[in-house]
Amino acid sequence: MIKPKYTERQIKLARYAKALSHPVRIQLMEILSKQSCCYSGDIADDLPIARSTLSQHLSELKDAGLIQGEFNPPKIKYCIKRDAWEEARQMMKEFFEGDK
Amino acid sequence: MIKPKYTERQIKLARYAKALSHPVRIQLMEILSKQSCCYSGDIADDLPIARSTLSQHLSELKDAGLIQGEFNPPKIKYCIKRDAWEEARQMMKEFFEGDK
DNA sequence: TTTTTATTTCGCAAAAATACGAAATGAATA
DNA sequence: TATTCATTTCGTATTTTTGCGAAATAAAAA
Repeated sequence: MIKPKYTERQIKLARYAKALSHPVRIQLMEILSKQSCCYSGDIADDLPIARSTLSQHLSELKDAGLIQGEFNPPKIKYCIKRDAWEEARQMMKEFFEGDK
Repeated sequence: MIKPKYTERQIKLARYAKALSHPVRIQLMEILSKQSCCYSGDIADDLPIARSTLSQHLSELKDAGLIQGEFNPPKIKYCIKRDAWEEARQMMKEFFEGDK
């Protein structure tokens, strides 16, 4: 029984998928991909979760590399990271199309 | 503070993403999308996990609607569900391209 | 300097995910 | 009928995720 580990690509793709595996994070990325940047507080008003919970979801997306926060006192402006977003899109596309 | 729930689309997309949020499930879908069907045991030999764990991951994909199992005694043949796979592809594409 | 504002971190709890080996299942074969 | 084979389910343990409110932080405004 051979036990190879996963490829870097598989791990990376699973990582991106995990970042998108919660409805609120889908919604966050939809908001950000439309308008590029957003203030955390403005988003919070439209979401059915506590602000501290929102903060955690934003961290999740940040850890996955999909967004970045820019401190713009007293607010924090969150922006999509276009390079990672494009990479995720491309990897997902190839994954679904099977053209490796 | 308005608290709307998520759209059906957001929930569905997150559900598909969750199904793909583990490297072994990425690998499983890659195998299945290439050859359409596969016997569970054949897959197990190439994976770094116990057979019972593989079974759980297959269930996860089945629950998400991405695959189905066909009992072909004494083996079980797993096949990709092309309609759901296509739906996931399309939803993911629209999500990344922002064209709603 | 105190207060206000925006956000995160902390502390906690509940639920879900991941993993394994042992036992159960269900059908074919000896 | 007993055995074998492929796979799942069970029981269990560990880790991760999700969520909240309270407290901490950090900078601007009063």
